Amino acid sequence: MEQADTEPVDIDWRSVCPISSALDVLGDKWSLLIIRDLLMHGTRTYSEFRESEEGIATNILASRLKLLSSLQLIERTNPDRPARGNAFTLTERGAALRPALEEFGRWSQTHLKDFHSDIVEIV
Amino acid sequence: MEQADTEPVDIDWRSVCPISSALDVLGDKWSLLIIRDLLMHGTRTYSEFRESEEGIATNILASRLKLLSSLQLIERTNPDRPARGNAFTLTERGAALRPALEEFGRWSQTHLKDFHSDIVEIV
DNA sequence: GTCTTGAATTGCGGTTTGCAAGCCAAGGGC
DNA sequence: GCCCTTGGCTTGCAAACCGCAATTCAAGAC
Repeated sequence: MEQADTEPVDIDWRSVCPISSALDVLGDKWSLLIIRDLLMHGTRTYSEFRESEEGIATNILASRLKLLSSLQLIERTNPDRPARGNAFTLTERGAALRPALEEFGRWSQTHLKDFHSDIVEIV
Repeated sequence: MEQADTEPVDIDWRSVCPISSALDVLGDKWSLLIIRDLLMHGTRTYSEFRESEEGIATNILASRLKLLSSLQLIERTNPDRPARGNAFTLTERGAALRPALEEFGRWSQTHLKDFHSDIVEIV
């Protein structure tokens, strides 16, 4: 019997600080965008992620989906069925990132306009 | 006459989304730790950053300080004096990241304990 | 069985990171 | 003045990671 994607997780925590630990896990250019897509759209399949505006490469997408699954931030809607057509959902743990992402978005809108005038209003 | 550190900034914005734009700029493992150190300690010199718990490499530290300066999130306390002994401070723009970092920290404390039990209470 | 199509994996060049070493300039002691 | 220290940075190089294109894999549809 197979444990469906959720292998142990092995991360080198740089320190005991919560902010540093969050960055150990989500400190890259793509992970939080996957979370964003799920927060906005509810569920998304592999190809929907692939098609989203920023253009993530498929190898990175696959590896991030694996990481986020192993951290239990996302999960497959239908864990014991084939991958094809099987979407991902946020877990409660993943959904709990909403306030942090919203703060980021707010900050961006008010403080990044000077450098990137096209920046848009809502998420 | 020299413009003191603040060169134009040239970033490839992946999209018009504020969250994606925030990550274009701060989406790595180190930038936000520099902001964290400044939020906690007020001002910090190059060597104080270098000595902080996570152990940032000096080349990365220098390049991040340059980036954050050019984005006007940080600045030298004494812009037209030599670098030696010259600390950095958060600008208003940089300090505005506080709520986002706090949300991150909160999330980490409640949701990363399972994977990293040593994680600490406050920042 | 063959075709199609969504979900990956592989290969490879280019960029970024991590680490150690070294360089440079401003004071301080003499 | 001159040397020595010390904080701030640059350089070089190996390893890891990213971006892109091509390929494989497997599950339905037919």
